[in-house]
Amino acid sequence: MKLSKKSEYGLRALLELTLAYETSSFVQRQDIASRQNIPVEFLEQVLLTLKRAGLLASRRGMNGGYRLIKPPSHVTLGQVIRILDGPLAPIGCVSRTAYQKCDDCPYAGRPSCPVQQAMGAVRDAIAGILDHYSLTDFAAGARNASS
Amino acid sequence: MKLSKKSEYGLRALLELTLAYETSSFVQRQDIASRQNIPVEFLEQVLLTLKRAGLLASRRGMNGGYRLIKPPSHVTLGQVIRILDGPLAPIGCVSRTAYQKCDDCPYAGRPSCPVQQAMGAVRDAIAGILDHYSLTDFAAGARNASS
DNA sequence: CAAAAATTAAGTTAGTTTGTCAACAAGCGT
DNA sequence: ACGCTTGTTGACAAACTAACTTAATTTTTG
Repeated sequence: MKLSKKSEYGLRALLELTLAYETSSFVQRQDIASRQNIPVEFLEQVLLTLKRAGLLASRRGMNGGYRLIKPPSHVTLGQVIRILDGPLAPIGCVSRTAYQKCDDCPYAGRPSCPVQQAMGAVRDAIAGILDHYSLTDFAAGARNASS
Repeated sequence: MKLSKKSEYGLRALLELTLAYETSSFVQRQDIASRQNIPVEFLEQVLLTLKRAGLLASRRGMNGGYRLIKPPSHVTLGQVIRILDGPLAPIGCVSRTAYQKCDDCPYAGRPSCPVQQAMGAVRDAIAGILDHYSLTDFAAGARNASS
């Protein structure tokens, strides 16, 4: 039930990129890294996967960097975490985005599986929050903080 | 955001022990293991930690085994998972049972930290479900299934 | 061209998960 | 008392994952 550093860094990086979204300018890795206290090289991998997933654009050369290319109100924390950490569900057999049959459970597949019932509720709760939590909402707290 | 095998096996084992609770008889490791399809030696470790945590009693020798010593309605899935997997919170800085200050986050400690706000909501949702989900509730599904 | 910056691939380190093994301790039936 | 059954302990190990590092490459721009 833990969020990886990858996801945490990803969210914190997207925070910076969300704040810079209106200016539609590019932010460089080391700027994000130093502002958010993240190892640059590791951050790079994170930004790259977010780019491949279609959330970011990048430009090389001087004045290059990364930029958010989707409106922050349309990107949810759920999407981001799924990209970086995989499914939100605590167990494969209750995942909606990456369902996988349990191999060893004696109740496998049956709708009355106790594990599925309990963990299904947890999955729905987690997804219910994170899939309705946009980057705009996420950045809202940060703006207040700096004022 | 994943449940470990340890916790999954633990819950499935407790399912068996809950079903046997009224008879107040001891159930042996290999019975639990074969019924639930769990490697015996690994299950042992799980049962042992649950015993040390005060949920189970054991008896050696013939007709020995493990037995649940708390009423199933008083044991929650949240307790069990915390014993086997640690805190439910996705990140240390929002845990109630094992709080830990973030070391690198620029908003560390401030109540307006965006990560804390989002993950705090997730933690509350998870704990809200699992801390009110008793072994009795858990076993309810299994009983219907066999009928 | 030369400097700046992203891109890619690969490797490293450390820790966790999942599982195995062997030796030992305690209880039970005869 | 003896032997069988069962729990107890601790060490170990393979496989995997997380978190980072290094270094070489490619692209863009001034």
